[in-house]
Amino acid sequence: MSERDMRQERLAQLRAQGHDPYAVTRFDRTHSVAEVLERFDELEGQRVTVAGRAMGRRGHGKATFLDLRDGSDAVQIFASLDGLGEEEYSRLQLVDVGDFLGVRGEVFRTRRGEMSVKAAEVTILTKSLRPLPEKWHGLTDVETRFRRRYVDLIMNPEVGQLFARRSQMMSAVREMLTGKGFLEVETPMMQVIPGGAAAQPFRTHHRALDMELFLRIAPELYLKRLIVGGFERVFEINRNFRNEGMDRNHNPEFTMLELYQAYADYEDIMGVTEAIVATAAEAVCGGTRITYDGHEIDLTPPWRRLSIPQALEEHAGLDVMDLLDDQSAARIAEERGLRMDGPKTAAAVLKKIVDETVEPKLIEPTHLTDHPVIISPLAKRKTGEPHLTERFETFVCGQELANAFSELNDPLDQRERFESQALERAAGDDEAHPMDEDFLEALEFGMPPTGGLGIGMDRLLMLLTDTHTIREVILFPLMRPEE
RNA sequence: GGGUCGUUAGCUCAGCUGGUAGAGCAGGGGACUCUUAAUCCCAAGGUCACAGGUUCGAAUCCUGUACGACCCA
Repeated sequence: MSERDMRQERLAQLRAQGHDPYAVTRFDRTHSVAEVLERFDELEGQRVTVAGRAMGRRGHGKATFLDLRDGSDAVQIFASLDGLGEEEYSRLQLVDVGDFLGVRGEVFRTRRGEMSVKAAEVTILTKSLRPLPEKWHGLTDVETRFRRRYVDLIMNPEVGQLFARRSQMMSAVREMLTGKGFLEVETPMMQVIPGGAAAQPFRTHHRALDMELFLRIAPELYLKRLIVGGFERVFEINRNFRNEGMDRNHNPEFTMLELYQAYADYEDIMGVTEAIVATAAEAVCGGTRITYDGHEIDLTPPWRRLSIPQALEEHAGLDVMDLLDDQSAARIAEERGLRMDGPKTAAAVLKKIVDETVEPKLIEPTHLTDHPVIISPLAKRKTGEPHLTERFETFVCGQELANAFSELNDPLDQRERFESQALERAAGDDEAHPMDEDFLEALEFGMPPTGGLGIGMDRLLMLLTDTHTIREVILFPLMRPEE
């Protein structure tokens, strides 16, 4: 007979006695467990009513100790034949570890000094039919932890704390941004033309319209339409979906903050970025000094800046001008023996070289600025250097944290950029940005000078919690089905 | 996508060069009214991920598949 069968039998017995644990609809508590422990001196000798999950059980014949845990903390319950009476004490024998209990009783301290509740009444609020993992080692198997996150949360309190910190981070950032006059908005997750980033989309189909739709890879183009519409400061925190490989930095759905501020440029946005990250760090770590992967990092603004041309020269010994046309870039890729999956376009080679030679060096928080136009189809050109853009990406510990630019608002230039992206696509780059006539039309109505920003919130949380797998900071990361 | 490693009881893990499948915890029976990894006694628990192959004999060796982890691209 399996343990589940045993538990079901005890359930049947409870029901037969008129105590169906699944029939309980509500239970009034007088105190949380944490309150009982915190205010113990004051409550000692008084009656309290607490509720929670039985996490441990130590039977001693006519007395039984239980560990009762609620959302705040855990407290020991002392249940004895004397305290409960024969009928109720015998019913206590039908309690399994994992059951939810409501306990009324007197706050006291055991001989060993443990703060406890002496049960006068125990109500089984819910029966658990499945055994919990073992009490010493708990649940450690990574696969099971993600597949059954609820068990992970029961057995590993630090996991719950991590997600509580995630929530605090989100709230703090929202509060800070709304405090600065930003309006939180929601834009389409299902898009006809998936734009705003370089990534492959998920496809879906609308039946009534018999139309192909895409899950968004970014909200960017819709948020800019809102700037056209007259909102001056908007942001959105929501899911993006990218149909690409999964590894410790990539989950197919992830949470992105995007923000747009009219009449601001990328330098203003650097300040906003630093403020957001500092606010998040304050909320999660209580300060701006953090440790990640053994590195002591100071996130206190302002952060270092490094331009791409300068970085290429320092770290790769290359002149950015030699990486702007396809022929020259292909030659350099050849010389360096770069292994490229797709076509060796200038854009692809440039990204690859920056990715491999520059980014890993950026440990201290650094704004990498002035990206070439060929890899920045939505960013405004830099005054006096039209081959570069007013753009920055922020790196900490070699990880990209933010991507921002002065938004391109010239509808004619934007059209040309889309057209050259179409050439990239024709050359085999299926992540090149698609043409979006509707967006171009919006720009033709006039978008004021605007600075925009994207921050991957999962990655930010990873940085702030010294976590090295994105799956650890997403409650239900995508898993292949088991069978 | 490539490489390496893993998958044995509900959980955490042993299992040697191939010879009847092991422990702790959980669960079952018993003792026990202050324990907290409670303790003590007894009994039970398995499609060794899956499918093939080699062999007198496979958890163990080989091949494939599934899922996962790590490294690389």
